[in-house]
Amino acid sequence: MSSETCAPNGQSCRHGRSEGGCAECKVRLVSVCAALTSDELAELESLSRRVTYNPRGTLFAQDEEASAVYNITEGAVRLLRLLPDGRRHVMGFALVGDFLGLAMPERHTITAEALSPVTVCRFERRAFQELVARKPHLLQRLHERAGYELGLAQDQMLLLGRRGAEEKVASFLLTLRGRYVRIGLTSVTLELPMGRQDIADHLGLTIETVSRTLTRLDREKAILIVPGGVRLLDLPRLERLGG
Amino acid sequence: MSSETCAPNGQSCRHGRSEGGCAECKVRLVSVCAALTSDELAELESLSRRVTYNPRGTLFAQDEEASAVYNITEGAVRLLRLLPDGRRHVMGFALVGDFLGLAMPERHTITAEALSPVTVCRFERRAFQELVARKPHLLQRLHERAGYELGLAQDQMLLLGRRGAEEKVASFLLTLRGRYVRIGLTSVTLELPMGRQDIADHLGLTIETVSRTLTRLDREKAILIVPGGVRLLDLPRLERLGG
DNA sequence: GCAGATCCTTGATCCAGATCAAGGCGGTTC
DNA sequence: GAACCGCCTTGATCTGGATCAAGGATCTGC
Repeated sequence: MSSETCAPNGQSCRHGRSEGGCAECKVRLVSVCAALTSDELAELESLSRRVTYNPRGTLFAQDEEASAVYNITEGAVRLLRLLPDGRRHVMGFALVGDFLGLAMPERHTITAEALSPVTVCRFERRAFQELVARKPHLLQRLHERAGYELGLAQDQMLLLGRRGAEEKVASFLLTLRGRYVRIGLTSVTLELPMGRQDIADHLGLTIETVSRTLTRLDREKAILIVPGGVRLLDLPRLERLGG
Repeated sequence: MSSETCAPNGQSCRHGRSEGGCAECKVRLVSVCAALTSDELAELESLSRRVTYNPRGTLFAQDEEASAVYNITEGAVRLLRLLPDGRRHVMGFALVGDFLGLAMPERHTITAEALSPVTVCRFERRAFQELVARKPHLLQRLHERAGYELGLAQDQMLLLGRRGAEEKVASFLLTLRGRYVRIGLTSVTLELPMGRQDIADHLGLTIETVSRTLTRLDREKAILIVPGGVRLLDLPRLERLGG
């Protein structure tokens, strides 16, 4: 499943970090690492290891012992939870700059799977925890971030519990757009690295309803469906639906 | 709305703490305070202030500036979020021992309302933050707790997105029972301090569906509806439904 | 004890979204 | 280029829970 490769392009592999390192890391300013001074960054870097995954690769699985935390530097990941009976729910999607393992539990509560070629900064959990224990402001930053995630989870609960299919889809598109903008990706078309089934499982809908809703929004010129994503044509309309 | 009274029983009111203080606090061991040494507890105590609220009183409201954090020592609280159009979603219920304001955001993201007579330990946010900044292991404890809450939020998302009415209600009853057990309240009857509408708004159902589902479970002898709560008669059956 | 309010239950009907059932459309393989 | 596969779309039908509409049960104040 998980394809842990080091130096995939045949580059040298001192800790898998052949490029500029943390200081030049393009997600540095949008990620947890922004809490650190350059000294600390160097220390963090020595703990980290660049790892890549192929599409469909598993970063980690639910109930598995949590041996590491991750910072995504490239690609997109889906985060899901399984019910004993096989139903699945996609808790969310992690993009460039997102940090996985915030809460640092003993065992993972979710499964993380690559949707595209993914590159991460991987930190051994023990070493990372030990660093955090010594750097209260890093912990502070993690905690703030956890609070933010809790707020997002609340938004998502409200969405799941109290809204119709069209509202859900519109809100999903806008939220994703917002996240891309935050990390500086403001392309005309909104990339959808996940499939329709993933969107359905994220919104508590079926794949057919997601497909139909997107088709309708397209027919009504609120969006334009393009290969690999959608173009958002009528933002005000979408905001009216999903806001 | 909020009825902030001090020494409601005519007792003396040094910081509203006329009883034994933190050391004898009955929620001490199940709350965040369990992270503290007795010295620290004393320091915490000097920051705290006992406050009571009448049923329907507001502890704090969504979007309001967050001026304090709270530890519930008596009663039950509903936590809700409003949509601009007036729909509401009950994010959860806080019971004895629960801590409100974990993430310590600038502004509250939810509204907290007393369901019964409520007593809390109230800490000024500034002072509490300053204490946390000096006590990394308290922050550590808060962060662990936030991680736990995040896990609960995920459970709730799964519930909202992927389950039918009967599953939702059964799961709600079992979860609540689990929480009562954890804080040492193992009465035969499960108290339901919240109304049917609150349960509905928590589970993404209507009040009619909640009422009908409870009635059906009662008719089928899985539960017994009693004033102020329910008795869980057939736990295995409920677990099969809600598990 | 009665008027009113609040909360809960029950029944009848409706509808959004699920389910069932075919295709369609681009890749990939050989 | 034919066969296959993994996705996505579209149509027809069904259904669980929403909505609409009455009551009933408690409690509160007077």
